[in-house]
Amino acid sequence: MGIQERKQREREQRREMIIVAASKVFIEKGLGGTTMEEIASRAELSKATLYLYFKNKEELFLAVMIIVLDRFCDHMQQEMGSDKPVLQRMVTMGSNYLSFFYRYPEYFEMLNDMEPPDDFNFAQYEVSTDLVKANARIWEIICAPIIDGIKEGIFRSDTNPLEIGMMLWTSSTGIIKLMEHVQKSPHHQCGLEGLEENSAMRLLEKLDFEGMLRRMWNAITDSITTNQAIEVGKCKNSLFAQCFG
Amino acid sequence: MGIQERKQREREQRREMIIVAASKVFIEKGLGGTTMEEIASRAELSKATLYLYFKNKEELFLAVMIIVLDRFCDHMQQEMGSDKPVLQRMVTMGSNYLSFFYRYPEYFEMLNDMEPPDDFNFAQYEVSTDLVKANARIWEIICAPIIDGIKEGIFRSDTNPLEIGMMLWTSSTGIIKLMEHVQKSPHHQCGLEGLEENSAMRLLEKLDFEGMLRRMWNAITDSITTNQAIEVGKCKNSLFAQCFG
Amino acid sequence: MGIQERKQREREQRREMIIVAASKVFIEKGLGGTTMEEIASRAELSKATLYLYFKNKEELFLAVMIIVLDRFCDHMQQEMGSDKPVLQRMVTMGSNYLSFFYRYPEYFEMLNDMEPPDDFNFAQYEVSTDLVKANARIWEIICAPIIDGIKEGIFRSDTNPLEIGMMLWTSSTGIIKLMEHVQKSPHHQCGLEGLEENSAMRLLEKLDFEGMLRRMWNAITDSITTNQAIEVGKCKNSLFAQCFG
Amino acid sequence: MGIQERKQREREQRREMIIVAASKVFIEKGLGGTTMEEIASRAELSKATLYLYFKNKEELFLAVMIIVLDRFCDHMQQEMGSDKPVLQRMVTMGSNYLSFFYRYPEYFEMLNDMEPPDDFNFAQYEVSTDLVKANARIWEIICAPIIDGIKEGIFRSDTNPLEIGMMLWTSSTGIIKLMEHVQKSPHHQCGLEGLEENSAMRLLEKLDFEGMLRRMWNAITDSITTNQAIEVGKCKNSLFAQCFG
DNA sequence: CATGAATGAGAGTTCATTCAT
DNA sequence: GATGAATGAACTCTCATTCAT
Repeated sequence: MGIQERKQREREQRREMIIVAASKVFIEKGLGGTTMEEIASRAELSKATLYLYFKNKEELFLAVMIIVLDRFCDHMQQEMGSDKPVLQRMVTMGSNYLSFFYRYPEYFEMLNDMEPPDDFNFAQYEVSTDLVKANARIWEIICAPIIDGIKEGIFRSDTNPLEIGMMLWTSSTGIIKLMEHVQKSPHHQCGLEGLEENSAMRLLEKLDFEGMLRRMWNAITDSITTNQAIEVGKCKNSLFAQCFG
Repeated sequence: MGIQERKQREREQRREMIIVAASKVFIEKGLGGTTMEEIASRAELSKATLYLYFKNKEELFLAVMIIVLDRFCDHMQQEMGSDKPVLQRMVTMGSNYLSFFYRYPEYFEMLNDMEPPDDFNFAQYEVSTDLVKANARIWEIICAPIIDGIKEGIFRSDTNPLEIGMMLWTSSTGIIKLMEHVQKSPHHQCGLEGLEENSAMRLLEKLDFEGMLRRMWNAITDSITTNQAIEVGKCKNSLFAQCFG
Repeated sequence: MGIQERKQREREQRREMIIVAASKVFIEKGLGGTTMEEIASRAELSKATLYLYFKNKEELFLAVMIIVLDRFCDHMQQEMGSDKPVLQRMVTMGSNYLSFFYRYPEYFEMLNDMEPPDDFNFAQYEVSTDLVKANARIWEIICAPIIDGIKEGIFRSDTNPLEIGMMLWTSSTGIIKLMEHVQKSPHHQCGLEGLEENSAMRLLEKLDFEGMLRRMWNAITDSITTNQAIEVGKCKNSLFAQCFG
Repeated sequence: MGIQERKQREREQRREMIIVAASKVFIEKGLGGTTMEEIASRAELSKATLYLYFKNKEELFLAVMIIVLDRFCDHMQQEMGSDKPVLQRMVTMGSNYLSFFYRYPEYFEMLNDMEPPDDFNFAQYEVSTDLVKANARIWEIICAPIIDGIKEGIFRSDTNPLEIGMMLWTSSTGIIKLMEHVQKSPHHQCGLEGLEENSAMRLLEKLDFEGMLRRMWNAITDSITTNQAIEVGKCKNSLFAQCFG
């Protein structure tokens, strides 16, 4: 311990500060639209300083991706110990997903929207391996309770856990994104009053997104729940009813 | 008829050619990462020519968005006449969605990924109204068969058609996108052999995405189908079984 | 007579129309700031048409200069016949100068402000000779009455007519330009109310520019009038008193 | 004192260097014809560097205007203390004007020729207020000795000092500009030998411009000198006789 | 360690000019 | 003769990156 360690710690803190600042800008402007200048000013540092921590813009971008994935995994693992009942873990997972969105909206968007351009050359960055690992970790976390559910006979034995995991993930993401999309849709900016009161766009704004999420998870979970589990009252349309939020 | 008309037609064709070229680049690189130079070269025109058809890059971007939305709507309306049975229309809709992806992959990606940056100023472009209209049209198309299904007693009367429409849309989109994502995931580029054979990432690649789509639509449709409709054999897990593709 | 002639005449008319349009733009924007596009639109023609009448922008610029000079000379020669008394011709000359400004303000500005850039290559344009000739003609017109005045003993024999001509010209021009300058001075645009009521800028606006012109010409003419001419009442501070305008 | 101050000073020096380089190009090519590239190369800097000091081309243009006006005023105030006799100050003023031209020919031209295009939007630049102030200062300097002369009874009490100031200014400027104009007149470039030996253009080149200036100032000053002042030998045609240069 | 200053490379955009119709 | 369309070249301005301090 001592000076060395403190310095190291400070260095890492500053690194993270930069990442936080960068993630905001990347989300707002996209990778191509983001300037180092803006990241620097958001981090209250000089542009040159960024280069002391990251070799270039792309590496900074990767670092952001990695930290976002790690944060996400950490968050998703809360209260997900395998000692808890499977169905409760399913509910917790849904709840964690939603709370991650509310707590780290930038990271959430980053996670789902921010794909590097097709010609992004991952190979040249060492940190790419971290990225791959973090990516893999997501699926392990999501699939765990489903796999356990199958073992316990709660979910049908022909269930592909990854498929269900993906369904949960993609549909949840889709709904949350659409919710955001509606909020910043162009018709808010165009001052168009031409839309009829009952047009789809108007109705969209009134949807109960959290309710949708619950019903979605219900529908998916139901579709793999064994009859036996239903009989013993473990599931069927009631599972997620009042759980999230 | 004559010269005037031909010229006008040619002009519109050229305009569309530019839009097609632009859409590809926008997808690959994002709005910020796309250069007029690249669009021009892809369209086999000079950069200056682009400006004869579009005031600037943003307006071109908007034009692409609009045409994508229109194409999508046109495609989705195929075989969707209200004279057809509701459940068949549901299947057709799912099938149309998938075939749109296969036929216009760039447009598909555009449709789902391409959001302008938060500070994009729609208000200054006249065409923004077209954009809003095209956006609204999507939802009308998607909701139509659901609304009819409710009227006919096939779907529960407490169903919110828009909500179901969104569920179908978002989950389908999510699955297709994930499918693509897996294909261009960094671990393909990094030459990382560190991943175990049974890791989630590896398994992901083996998923039957089209099957997932069907099951997803099934799950959602089931969740709103009335018991009565089930009894008369109209639905329940068999609807989408062999339909898509 | 005949088609040939009519066509020729029409061609020349169109040429002049272009020149008129061009002169306005050149004055407003300067040579460098003027675009062929703007000239074309002001002349209600297509850009390409301009090139049917002028080889390029520079040649059009020269053509404008030449026509301006010719117009100016024609205007200055009105009522300047050598049969009229010398002093009356002096007065007429001043009057003509002022009326030229009022009648053709664009040409006036062109005449005095519009110098081509230092690297303008006159040599390559045939019409340059016309320009030189028109330039020379100006001085002949201006000097004529002064020379006659010397011959008649009204002006001192040691007078350099060209020098006096230049004095008249430059001082007149200077005053008129300053008058214009005051009218479009930046303080009109800045909305600065910080200027005191009696500041020079404010007072400038109240000057009697035409009176100044008369007094200026008086001062110059007086300075070369012979005592003899004064005695016989031909001049001295009264000459231009009520003449211009 | 120390690093901070030195840096600040260096920064200002560099700023002025740019302004000097810019003024030369602006004069040669006009605002529209000037490119940032050329200014940069003249200042031996990169284009991008210019933008570290000036927001854009227009702001640089304004900065040049302001510094030119300031330099001019400073130069004109030399030896112009109100403790000196009025007539001597008049002579000094003429002399200062001429020496300013000889010493800063670019600035001189800038001062008299360089008007921004009619649509130049001053209002959007903060520095515009400096411009207006510098403009006003000119007139105060020029009018001061005339006003004092009136008070002292040397100049007629009905004299408008601003009018006389303007006459002096515009006529001087006009003569100097014409002198320059003659030097770069097109006939020098065209290799035209068609001009007769005694043509006005040829004679123009032989004029004694400094003598003209003196005689001009004499004429103007005489026209406002009181008889009383003449009697006591204070003026009349001798004032500027051997003074300038 | 941090940064102000500098810049090459390149972005979006404009424009004088040409050419097929 | 007139023009719409096209474009190479050039312009203004930006940005990722470097380097001396």
